[in-house]
Amino acid sequence: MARKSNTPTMWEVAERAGVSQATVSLVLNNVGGSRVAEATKSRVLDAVEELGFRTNAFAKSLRSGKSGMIGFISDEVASAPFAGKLLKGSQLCAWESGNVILSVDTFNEPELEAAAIDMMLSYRVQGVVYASMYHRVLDVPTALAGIPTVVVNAQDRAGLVSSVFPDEELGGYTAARHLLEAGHTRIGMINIQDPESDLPAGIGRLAGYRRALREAGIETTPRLIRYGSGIVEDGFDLTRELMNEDERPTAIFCGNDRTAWGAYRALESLGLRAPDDCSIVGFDNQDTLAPYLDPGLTTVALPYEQMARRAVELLLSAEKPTQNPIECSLVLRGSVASAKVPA
Amino acid sequence: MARKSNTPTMWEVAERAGVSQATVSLVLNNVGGSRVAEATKSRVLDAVEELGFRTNAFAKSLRSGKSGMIGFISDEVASAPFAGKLLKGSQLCAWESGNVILSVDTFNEPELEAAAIDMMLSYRVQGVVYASMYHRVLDVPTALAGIPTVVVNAQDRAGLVSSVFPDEELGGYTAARHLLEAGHTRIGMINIQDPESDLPAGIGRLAGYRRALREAGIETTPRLIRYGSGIVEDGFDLTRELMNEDERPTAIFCGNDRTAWGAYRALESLGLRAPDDCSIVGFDNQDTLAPYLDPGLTTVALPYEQMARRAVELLLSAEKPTQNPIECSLVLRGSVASAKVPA
DNA sequence: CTGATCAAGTTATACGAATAACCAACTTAC
DNA sequence: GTAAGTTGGTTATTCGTATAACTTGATCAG
Repeated sequence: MARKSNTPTMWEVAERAGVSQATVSLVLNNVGGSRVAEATKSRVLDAVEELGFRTNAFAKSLRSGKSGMIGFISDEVASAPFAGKLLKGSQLCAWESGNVILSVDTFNEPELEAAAIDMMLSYRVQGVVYASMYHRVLDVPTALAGIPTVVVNAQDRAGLVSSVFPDEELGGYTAARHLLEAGHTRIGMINIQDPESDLPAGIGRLAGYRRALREAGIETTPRLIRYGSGIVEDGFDLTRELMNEDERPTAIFCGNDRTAWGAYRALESLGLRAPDDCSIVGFDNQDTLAPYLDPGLTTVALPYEQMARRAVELLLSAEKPTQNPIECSLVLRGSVASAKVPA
Repeated sequence: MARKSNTPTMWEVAERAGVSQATVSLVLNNVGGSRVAEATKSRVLDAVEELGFRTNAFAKSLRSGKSGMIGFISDEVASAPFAGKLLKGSQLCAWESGNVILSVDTFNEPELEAAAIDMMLSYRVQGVVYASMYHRVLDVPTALAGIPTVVVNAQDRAGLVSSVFPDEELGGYTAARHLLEAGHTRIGMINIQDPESDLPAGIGRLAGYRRALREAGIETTPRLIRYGSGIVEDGFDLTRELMNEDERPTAIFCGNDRTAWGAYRALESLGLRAPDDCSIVGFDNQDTLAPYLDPGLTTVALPYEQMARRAVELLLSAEKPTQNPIECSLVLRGSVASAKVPA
């Protein structure tokens, strides 16, 4: 009945312990408390130990109908700068609930995505975390219709599934508040996209900036708001523009860290320096950049890990679709100083 | 015999097509060519389509003994700066051979690692890619003994399993050659670790630099070789030191990109600029940094993706353990200029 | 006309674990 | 003394697929 193999089965364990396969299963899954005598129990456990038995997840899943796997589909996330943070959060949360992550990066190729979904359906994943590389509004592939799905770092256009994404507006508000609290009143902003663009990041961050100023009783001057595209060069050019205005801002809120890097360079090129001549706040907390700028960049962190954890939680809780903006927190470094009190 | 469920089985497909379950299996796996009549075949395929049948990977794996999964264990790789590049390469290569990646990041926690290995053994992975965050010599966990393993971005101390890692020496050689070919003869190097440190990266890069100079008939002056720890500040300080020597180098090979960034800043602080006053070559091709420096940094790229592909290939080919240094290629940007011919 | 070959399937079983249902031997209660 | 319970297990079956072994009716060579 039992046979020798490189990976022993419960039958082999049972044979060695002198019990039935069912008993081995009962012991290993600790079913019904003391249905098995202590002596037998330890004989079984000894046999398990000696043979190096390891349960076969496939047989277990087949029988139980639970795969214990969660799918993670991303478009290029795995190779994006902030990279595995989403994956990391998902994995940790999945792990805590005894699940395992089956991840596929689709590199934005539709065929790869289709194949990935196919594969995940075959593996009967409990649910799928659908992660986007950047915050956007997207359509969940129809192939995922039959299976619990949560969108992370993006929003589902149709609202059929839950979405978890950064609260950009609050992040922008937080950044601006920080500058206001330092006493600044002439606060510029360099946004990361055209006013016509519909990406949530730029729209939200700008809106938050506006609300903070409005609440502080400061009117937002169009002259102090510039539009770049989130790259270093634009940060450089637009900061120089701002600093050449009649009334220079004493602080600039940059829509992302790369723009802020450009701002640092622009200040330098003008013989100025953050934070003494102009305070700077960034956005993204890019960990290969923000800490290494001189001075370190005060910026707003995107909550990748929390978003991912939340996504997995939502997946496992199987609740109704909800929208979940996640708070972005401020990371203090050295690029903000108190405004000089005008003499 | 067949019953309705959300995920139909082969029995249900068989019932609908009016054939036996075995026939469905034969059709779907295309066994033995024309064992099944075309008409029957298409009836089956129609039924598959109509019911939305998807094979159960668990049953399949249980029956066949092949899991179709490859384990990917990493220590913090998923959240490292170069991030998912290793994962990406592994995934692509695994995918091509019909396999799927089961990845776990252990965050350097031994218990997590043990649990991860346990899980992978349960899922009967075909093999494990054991990835390191940085190039080092490591010991493969003994728990992996029974299962094909390949170490990537590191070297197995015992040499019991294959290792795939960057050819640091050749990379250093390539960097130095590039400067030599531009006519430089006074070439400084800022290494990224102490002379006593035994990390392969610093040792190899320095050795390559030395070989290139030796081959060019230039003696390496200790004065031109400095030792930092791979951080921006050290790049800054040591570059200033080098540039304050009696005979300044006309080019500096920095052991990594962050050091090179520091070098840029140092030059700037001295009123100098790359590449006119001093050429710079980095190492790592850090994609959030090298392209954005001004001028863009000429550097040596670490072949993450190729290493990962190679690792998976080795895993699947089940060959004897081998050591596999992978070539690091030069990425040209704007930080190297021809040496000025002395008047 | 008959035995052999072949096309096109079907039947039965195994993979490894979980679990419902059953059972034997002892206690215990009255 | 016997019905009822308890203890400590066992047996049989199931999950969904792959495949070896068998069947059946037709075709064909000699």
